[in-house]
Amino acid sequence: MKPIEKKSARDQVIISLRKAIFNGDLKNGEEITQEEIAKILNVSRMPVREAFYALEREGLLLTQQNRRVIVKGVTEEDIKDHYDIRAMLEGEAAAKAARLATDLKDLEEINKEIEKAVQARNTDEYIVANEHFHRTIWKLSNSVRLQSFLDQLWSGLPPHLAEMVTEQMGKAHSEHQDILEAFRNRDEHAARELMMSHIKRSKIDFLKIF
Amino acid sequence: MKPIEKKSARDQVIISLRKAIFNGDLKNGEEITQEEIAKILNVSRMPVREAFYALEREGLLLTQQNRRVIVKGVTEEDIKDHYDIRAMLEGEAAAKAARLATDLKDLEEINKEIEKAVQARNTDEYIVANEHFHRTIWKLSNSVRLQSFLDQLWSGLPPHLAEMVTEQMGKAHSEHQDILEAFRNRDEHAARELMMSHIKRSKIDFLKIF
DNA sequence: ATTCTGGATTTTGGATACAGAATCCTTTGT
DNA sequence: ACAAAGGATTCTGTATCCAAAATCCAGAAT
Repeated sequence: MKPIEKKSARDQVIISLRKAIFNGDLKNGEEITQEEIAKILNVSRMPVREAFYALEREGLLLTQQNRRVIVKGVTEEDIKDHYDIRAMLEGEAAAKAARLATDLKDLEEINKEIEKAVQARNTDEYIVANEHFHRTIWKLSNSVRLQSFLDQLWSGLPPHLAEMVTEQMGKAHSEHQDILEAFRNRDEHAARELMMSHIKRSKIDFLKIF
Repeated sequence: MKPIEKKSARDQVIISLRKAIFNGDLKNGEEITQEEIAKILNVSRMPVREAFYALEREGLLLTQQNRRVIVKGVTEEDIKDHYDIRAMLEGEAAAKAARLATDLKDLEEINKEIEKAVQARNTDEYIVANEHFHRTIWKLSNSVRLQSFLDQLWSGLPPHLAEMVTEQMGKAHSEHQDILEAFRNRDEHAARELMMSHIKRSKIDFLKIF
């Protein structure tokens, strides 16, 4: 049995704020205070305070020297930046994973789930399985830093819009197959290159929609 | 006049804990509690709590599923990991900076400071100026994410030991010159490559001492 | 009218308080 | 002797409280 994880108030605040920023409820440059948010979300200032701190690291908020906090909406430049860095880091993670991974059981398993989702044209399931696929590779890389950074990156961008996903599910899935094949061959170099181009391609597709 | 920045208790706790981990006062695997640290540093649990959260992202602490926090000392594998990632990120930062930077005044200035420190064999001054040099490049890259990640990386490793620095000051300085030259020519590609090999070389030197 | 000044107001950082979760430890039953 | 139960203890997460910092605003001085 896997332990049930209950979300802390802080994490819930983080999630709520991210959503609000992504869907435009909180606009770029807008100034927000701890108390204001605390009141809206019906928690005390303390979890909000910590959430602000976390979101600042993700680049979604900015504390000015006056201590006031302003919202940093997602710009096109941001998205390019996000994908450029992610391509490098996930490439590195894939290379490390290909070198270290002796046990690809989990990854093969997830791959099958993706397969199913693609065939069923089930976008929601696909999104979940896809994230799972990537996160598993990070984990296989066995680098805390890579995991931490990629986690921050992944959370810092709006979830892939459904329209984008349906369009590219097939493409992405076949790229995943190639990556998996590189893993089976323990081919570090190929794993890195394939992962990087996989993400660079996503970047282009994402930008088209944005 | 530049505004005076005063450190928050949280930041001081972060710094103290880092030091304690680096010099071995807190050993790998040791379990620490918020209250214990708060008592030692003579602050309340609140800043300690936030410091734990921050240090976890840097990879120096680990919160277990039980909520207990344990110390993750720096291993050789960690150092390799650190430098590998840093090489990529600083390479990217250098490339972006070379593309965007119109004004190299600050960087040239800092370069002269380094020059002075090298000639005077002044290790302390060198260390400060060197960090300044790198940070300035990150800033010129104009990417919040790169800055944030590199900041986390830079803080997560013990400061370069004095012995290491004296030995390699000259080498590093001449590498800096080459990087600066690439900037003057706005040569993205060269900037990235030179920065990457600069850091890969540091990695080797650091590992020799560790 | 514009700038300056000093107090009222807001907001933050940090301390303290309290309830619930996790762990420890003693007791009880077999 | 050993395992299970359950109460005491420890520790964390969140709420509340307080003092210091920042901002705002009205009136005085130029």
